[in-house]
Amino acid sequence: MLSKKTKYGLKALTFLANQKDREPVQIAEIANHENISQKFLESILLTLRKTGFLGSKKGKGGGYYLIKDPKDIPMTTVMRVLEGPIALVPCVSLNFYEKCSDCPDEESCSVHKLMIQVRDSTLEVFGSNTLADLMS
Amino acid sequence: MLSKKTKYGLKALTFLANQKDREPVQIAEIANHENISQKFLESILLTLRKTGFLGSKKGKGGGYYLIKDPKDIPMTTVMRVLEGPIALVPCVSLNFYEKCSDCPDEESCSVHKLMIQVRDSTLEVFGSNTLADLMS
DNA sequence: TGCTTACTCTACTAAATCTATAGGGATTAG
DNA sequence: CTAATCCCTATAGATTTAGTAGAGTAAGCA
Repeated sequence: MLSKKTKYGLKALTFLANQKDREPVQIAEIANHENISQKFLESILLTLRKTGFLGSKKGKGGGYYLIKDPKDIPMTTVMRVLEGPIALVPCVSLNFYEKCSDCPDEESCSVHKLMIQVRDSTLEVFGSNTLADLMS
Repeated sequence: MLSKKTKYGLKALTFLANQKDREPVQIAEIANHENISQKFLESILLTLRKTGFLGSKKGKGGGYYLIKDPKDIPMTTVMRVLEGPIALVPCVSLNFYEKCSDCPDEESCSVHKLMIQVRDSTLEVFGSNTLADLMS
């Protein structure tokens, strides 16, 4: 299940990408428009800024704005930042690999085999979409 | 992230499918072989029996056994029983549809569009795999 | 300078979910 | 009758998620 954090993050990114100019948009405006708790969105935007997707401006007339071209923001990166691993189990994760505590042998694990397929197909979807593809 | 419940359930199903005959196998044996808490596994096997994948025999010499041919057990069904919806958001779920509380219009929702793609690709993987494909 | 606006950051809390554990009941083989 | 084994319900601990609170910092403007 997709977390609210990810869902809200995606909506906020799309909203910012849909702005005509790259002028700062206030948190409150995004929160209002997308029906998101302002304080919650605040923390999400903060991580998106720290990751390098967004820039921010403080004080009057401040807000958040997109730094990059939407075409240069792949969904794989966004999802990993917001949601974490794309794989459903750590033992098939490319970026967050971890050995299973149960499971003596990965190669012979039935779950492993299946989850690799799921990972690859999901990766293909996220790999072929950028923020630009989510815009209206 | 895949829940332990699903992971254990898949392992147990595979283990039972790999048995030469269809004689009952005790919970303890499965739990031992797959490094699963016995009591936890018990509740998982119970739901798998209630769903119609497994049969059980009580008393001495009892246990669980596979009812159907592994080829006739599609992963879509197993996953829905163990893990729940395959879709990442309820608003794109085929079997567990629910409208988002935020989000006035699904058609124009950026997350919606992306999640439909993920759902379809995942569905294709689960749809093309049966329990037989997980066997050793 | 002083005031207002708006982002920054840390800490905390409430609720939900997941992962088990406990323990008695029911059934079957021998 | 007895031991083995599944059946079922309740509950508890740990973790994660979603949201809240509030003080701090920086920027614009008169």
